[in-house]
This record gives sequence, structure tokens and C-alpha cells, in this order.
Amino acid sequence: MAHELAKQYDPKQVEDRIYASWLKGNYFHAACDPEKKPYTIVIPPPNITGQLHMGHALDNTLQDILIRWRRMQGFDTLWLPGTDHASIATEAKIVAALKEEGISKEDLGREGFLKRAWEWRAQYGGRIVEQLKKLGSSCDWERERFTLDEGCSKAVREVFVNLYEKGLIYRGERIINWCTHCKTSISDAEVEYEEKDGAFWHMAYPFTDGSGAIIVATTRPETIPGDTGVAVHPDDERYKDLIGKTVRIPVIGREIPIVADTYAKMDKGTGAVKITPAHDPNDFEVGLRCNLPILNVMTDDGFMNEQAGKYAGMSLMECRKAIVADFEAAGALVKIEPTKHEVGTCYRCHTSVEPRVSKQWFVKMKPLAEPAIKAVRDGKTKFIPERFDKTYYNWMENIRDWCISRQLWWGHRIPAWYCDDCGKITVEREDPTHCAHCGSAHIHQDPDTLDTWFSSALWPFSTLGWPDKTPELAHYYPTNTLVTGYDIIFFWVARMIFSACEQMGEVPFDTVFIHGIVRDELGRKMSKSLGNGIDPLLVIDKYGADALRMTLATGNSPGNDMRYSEKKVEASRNFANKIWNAARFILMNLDGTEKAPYVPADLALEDKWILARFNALVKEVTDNLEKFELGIAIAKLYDFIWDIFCDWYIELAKIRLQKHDETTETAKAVLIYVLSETLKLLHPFMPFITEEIWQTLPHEGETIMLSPWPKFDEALCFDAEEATMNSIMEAIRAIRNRRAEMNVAPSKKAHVYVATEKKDVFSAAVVFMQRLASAEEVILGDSFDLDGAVSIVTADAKIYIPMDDLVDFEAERKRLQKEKEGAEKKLSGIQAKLSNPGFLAKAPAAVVEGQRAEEAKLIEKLRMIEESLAALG
RNA sequence: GAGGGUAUAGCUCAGUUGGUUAGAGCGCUUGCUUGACAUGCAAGAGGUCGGUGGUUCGAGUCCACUUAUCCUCACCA
Repeated sequence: MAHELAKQYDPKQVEDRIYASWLKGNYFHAACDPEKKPYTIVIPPPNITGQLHMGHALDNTLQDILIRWRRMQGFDTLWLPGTDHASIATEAKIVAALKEEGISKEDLGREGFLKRAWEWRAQYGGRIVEQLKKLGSSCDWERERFTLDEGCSKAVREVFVNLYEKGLIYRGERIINWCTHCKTSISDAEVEYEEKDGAFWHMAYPFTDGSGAIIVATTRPETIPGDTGVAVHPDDERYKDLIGKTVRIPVIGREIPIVADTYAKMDKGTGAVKITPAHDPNDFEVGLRCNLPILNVMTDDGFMNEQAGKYAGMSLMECRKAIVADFEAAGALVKIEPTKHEVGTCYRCHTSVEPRVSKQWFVKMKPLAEPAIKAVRDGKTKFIPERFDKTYYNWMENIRDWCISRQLWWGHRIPAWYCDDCGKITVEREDPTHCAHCGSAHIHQDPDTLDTWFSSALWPFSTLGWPDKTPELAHYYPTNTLVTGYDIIFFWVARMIFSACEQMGEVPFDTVFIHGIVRDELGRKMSKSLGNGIDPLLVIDKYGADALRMTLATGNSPGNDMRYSEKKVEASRNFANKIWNAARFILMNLDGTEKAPYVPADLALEDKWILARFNALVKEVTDNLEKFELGIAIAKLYDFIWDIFCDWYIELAKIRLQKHDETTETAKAVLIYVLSETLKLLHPFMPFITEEIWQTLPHEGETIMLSPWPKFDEALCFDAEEATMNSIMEAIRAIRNRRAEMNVAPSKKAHVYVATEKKDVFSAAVVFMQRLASAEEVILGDSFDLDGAVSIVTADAKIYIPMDDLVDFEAERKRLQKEKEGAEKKLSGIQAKLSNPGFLAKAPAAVVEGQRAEEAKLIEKLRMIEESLAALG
């Protein structure tokens, strides 16, 4: 049968159909076969609010490459997919949607709001999953999980109770980061610092005994109503005598003491610092040490409260202006010093974060961090690239307790009940009906929910069934590779590691494969506000998923950012088309009776050469994948397919294909073999086109997805044939080069005389030269005496092309002279090395040998160039 | 303030444990309806690998210093 394939590859005709066939074949499903070695990846669960962006596309392409490769290698592979409930982001979206309808979440009430939230999740939660499928992701969709599903919730509950019972979770009044827009506490990791213009306002606080004033500086005048002290360093000679005195806050009028605390640095500002324990983390600590009262002067939505007296009801900025104006009027404003300031903002909404004292739940971090640090130090989990372990250590070693309670409704509700009678807390695995301390039935549950990252932290084991002892957990845990961006190491990776160490006594994965972020063409971060984001789905629609994947894989080197540009996708699309046409050509030459791919017995020179090159490729690509050098692996595949296979081998094979004799069958067999084996190597990177072509070629098995990964084969090493082919290719390139230089049309065939000692090599090359070097006839001999011929010198031969009318003797002499100089320069470099005793003594023998061989070649080449120059007269 | 990344062709980037003449894609120049592909074929121009010094027989690769640029972390009034 003659195959009729379109001249250009059209991914739209292929991708959805192929993906459906994979699903139908159930190929993504992990069987949980205890006999087979597992390889597991858990997906970084995208937010249900999310839409696929380039970051997801990169992250999931890398995961799919790894999982497809390991699957072909015969591992029992599990790529476990799922989504994250993303409490703060999702709740914000729903609140915004409600606002459109003119209602607040309070109007709906907790129950009603959660009903809406689940409806929202039902409607949009599957969107990103469908988008992942467009990319070709071979996740085991039967095992898809959700951080708020029953099993994950059970895991969350277990961990919370567990940590509470160990005393590693506590409730306390501490200073936390408060987002006035989201109206919830957030953790330290969720604060992003942005540089903003600010100032130091120097204010004079008069002593109550009328003996003058002390000057303090502040960047936040609006906190002045909350001041409960002024601190100076105990050793500060300037202020020693003032300790214990009181000052009166200007305008406000309240009396506050001057206290001694080492937090006040003598060399900073005036050496005296106002203390606002309710609204600054450091001041909070000072307040504790010096017994200062805590005075909260703000509301939870960013206004001054009744404690702020006349400023109550103002926004923070209004209050700041008013206070500065009032102080100035009262003569208490000493000076204003403009400055830049790092201001904490909420990572979700970028509203300024207000530090404030609040009763929240915390995880005690020190005891959890230690084993997690040790695990990485011991190499149980490795970061790729390695340098990110520094980032990890740095964070883990300086970690503070983790605020895990959120004043939100969408999430895992904190499993703590407060007794209305005895006031004690009951924390249990099952919802209690009575106080565990006094037995009272008057208990009420904490209204808050847990930080989203609390449940994400359990993802590698909660998704495998923990706390139940499931076969999946036994087989697939610990997982193998976690693929994620460096921007999420703190939020997620570190927390997974310490959670797993604590709960499982084992690290969650052996390798963390870190990638960078995808930037726009100008190197800027893709962002909504800049409007420079590229929608991967549009790219897939235009160029195909394979082209997008190829682009993302090609540019990738671990840990480094990459720039997206449509030009790169075009190049990838062209590559897909190239393979398509190579396959089309091969198929055109088949009649449908061909057997499944095999290596025929009567191999020709060029067959041995391509098989040897392919064999080397197998080894290299596999090694690169083992080392997570995905970008290098795909680059090698690209070069092999385009330059080696298409531009050389197929062209050479055409000679035999057109002969229609017994050699034709060998050529066909090798073409089929090399193409289909190469498709396997390429499949993890470009799954769709490789499947489509593989299905059309003679093959065994249902799908390329499950075909065995090629192995390096000693029987396919043909060193001598490789060397021979290299000589021939060099000669062909040299001839083409000379013809191009002289502007000889390819249609003008020439006689080619090859003077060489290696006649066996070049006799094989005769037909190649005819086909690829526009040779009409190739004459071999020991030497020729041809006047008016162009001569070409290669390492193994001297080639003459008589072209009397075309030869410009002067130009020819110049060219030869230039070539001679080049060769001489190179030779002298090599000879310098070879006469260096240090080099001879210390360099490996193979390197020295290589240099000697090169020297001999150059000497011979120079001899022939001299000869040609002499012949020119 | 601390830590880290990057710097290689006009542009975007590879370059694996140090080892022949530093690679690719795009762009550029020249030629080609070579019966798979113009999303193609062939040939070519273009780089003192940011700078200085060092280690080494040998450095784009390792070390020190330095410049530029980007990022992360940090409670600095």
C-alpha cells in the first residue's frame, strides 16, 4: 500500500485523536504492581482558580518527559495529578463574584458560602485539568486528587491532631502579618516585600516632668496612637538617666515610660525608638520584655479603631497625614527625612501587610526543621541544580513559627473546639460532642481554616492514601522526582520535606528538579498587570503541543529562567514537519509488506555508520535524561534527526531505494529501524507526532508509549565504518564547498579524480559523490597530472575537478595559500604541544595519540597543498 | 545587610568529569523547482567566551579579585 500523507504536518488532525486513544487504552494508569520497580511523580497541584500559563506548561512538560521515559524503561510509573483548593485565592474570587451580585459572604453565611464555593469548584475546577491534557500530560487521571477531598482532609486532620498532641501546634497571641484586603492572617512566606517611597518622621516626645523632650523617628506615624513606650539602649550614656522617666505622646496626650532594651541601637537614628507592641514584630518583643501594654489601634480592614481616639474611622493613610499635620501644628515634628522602604505586601493581592497582634494557631518549627535539614544534608533528597540546597538550608535554619490559621471559610476548618464552661481546648480526630476536659456539651469549633500550604505539604503521602496503609502508599512512597520552580521552594518543597520527615519518618522524594520561570521575549516576567503573558493553549492551537513542548524542553537548563519567543516555537514546528516528511518519504517507499523493525544482516557501509551513530545517541540521550539534562538530550535528538539522519543517511539511502534490487530491502529495513527507534527516543519530548508516525510504520505493540526504550547495543558499534564515512563526508563537503565558491550550478556535473591511498574507502564513495557532490564520473587513482583542474585537499585524498574555463588561477593560488597558512598555524600549535615534555608526561595517552594523528594528517595535507601550488606554477 | 544567579556570534541560548579547529536556532550573504520537506537543500560570513590575575602540560570550563545585570532572603526605628 502506498501511504498518502499530507505534505505538511498538521497537529490539529492528530493530537486530540491520539490523546483520546491513549486514554482509551488506559496507558496512563499505574497498576501498582509490587513486582515492578516504581517511579513516581506527584504533580504540583495547580490552583482550581488557575488557567494554564507558561509556567504550568514548562513544569508539566518536564514531568511528562520524565514519566514517559521511565514508563518506556519499564518502571511502574505513577504520575499523580490533582488540584489545590487555594483557600485565599479561591475565596477572593468567590467574594468578588458575590460582590457583583451585591452580596457579601456574611450575607450568605458560612454554609451558604461553602455551597457556592463547591459549586464554583465543580464548574471551574476541571478547567485546568483539561488544559493539562491538551499538553499531552500522561497523568493517571483515575487517581486525580483534590487537597480538600475526603482523603486529603483526613490526612490534614490526622497531622493537625498529631502535631497538637506532640505540642508542636499551639494557639497563641502573637504578632502576625495581617492582610487588610483579604482580612486574614498570612504566614511570613506569604509576605512579599516591595520597595516604596517613605520617610522618617522625627518626633519630639516631651518629658512629663517638663525637662525637655526625647526625639524618636518613625516610618509609620499612624501607629503613634498605639505607642506604649520609648526604648533606649541600657548602655547609652545620653539616655541612661532618663530610663524610668515618662514622656507624653504629643497630641494624643497619653503618658508612656522610657524603658531600657538592647533592641534600641545607639548608633541608629537618635538612639531612642518608640515602641508600638501591637503593630510591629520587634516592638512586640520589646513590649514583652519590658512589660509594656499592647494597644491595638487598627481594625481588621485597615482603619483606625476607637482606641485611636480622634483618628478613629480614618484609613491608615488618612491617619498618617492627620497625625503628621497635628504634630507639626503642635511643634512636635522635628524633621522629615525621605527614604526608600521595603514594605511588606500580601502575595495574593499586594495590599500592604499590617503586622498586628492576634490570637492564631502556629506550628513550632525548630523541632520540625532539624530532621528536615539533616535529611537533605545526608543526601536523602537532592536538589537539581545543587545550589538550591543553600536556599533551602538558609530558609530552614532561620525559620520562625508558622502561622497556620486563616480567617477564611474555604479550606480545612481547624479541628479545635473551645469549651464555653471551662475555656479549655479540645482537639480530636473525630468531631467531639463534649469538652475533653470538663465534659461540658457547650463547646464550639474554631471558625478559622488552615493555610492552604498546610494541606499541600502533605500532598506526596495524602494522595497515596495516608493515614491509611494503602498498597499505593507502600509501593509508590517515597516518590522519586518533584518537579517545580524555584519560586516555590519555601512555600511548598521545604514544607513537604519537614512534614514527611515528621509524619512518615522518610523524605517525600529523592530528587527535587528545579526549573526557572518562563519570561517574555524581553526577559520580563509574564504577568497579568503587564499583559505580556502568552497563553500556551493559543500556542498549541497554532503550532501544536509537540512544538510547544519541544521549545520549552530545548531552552531548559535546570534552575535557569528562559525566554519565550514565537520564533523558537516556529523552529520546533519546523522540526516536527521535518520528521513528518522524513517519515512520509520512507512510507512512500514501502509497500505494506514490511516486517516490524529489525536490523538486516547484509549491512552496507552507510547502514553501519547510521546504526553506530544511532547507538551512540541512545547512550548519550539516556545518560542525559538520567542526569536531568533534558535540554541537552533534545538538542542531540534534533541534530541526529535533522543533520545525520535526514541530510545524510536518507540521501544516501535514496541510491539503493531507486535501484529496486536486493540492496533496496536492506536500505528500507534500516530506514524503518532507525526511524522507529529514534521516534522512541523522541517520544517523551514530542509524544503526539511520534505516536502518529510510529503507528503508520511497521510496528509491534499497541502504542509507542509502552514500547521498550532503546538500549545501547555492543553489536552496533562500527568504528571502522564510522571513520570511513567521516572521510567520505569530508570529501563531499569539500567538493560542494569548492563548487559553491566558484559558483558552479549543481546541475553542471563534473568529472572527479580522487588520488588516494585509501582506494577501498573511496570506491564506496563513488556513488555517494555522484549523488551528493554533483559528480558525473569518479575516477580513483594513485596520482593524477591534470592541468587546469581545481584541486581539493582532504585528510585522506587529493581531489581534482577539471574545469578549465571556470578556474581563475590567481584566485586558486590565493585560496591554496590561505589554506596552507591555516594548516601551518594549526600544525605549529600541535607541534608545540607535542614538544612540551609536561604535556607528554601528564596528558592522558589517548589525548597525546589524538594529537599525533592530527599532526600526521596535517603534514600530509600540507604536502598535498604544496603539490597543488607547484602545479599551478 | 546576607546569600545566589547570569555574562559565550547581530539576537536567543547550549556547551556534561578541564583535552583536537567553541556549537545550535533565528537573523544575514550566495546559490538551488537535487521526484520527503521552500516549515526545504547546499555553501558562507560572523566569537581575543565581561575584565584582571592565578592553578594546570592544557581553562569558556577550576580558584581569587573586579565590573555589569538580575533574583532571593533579612525585624532594622
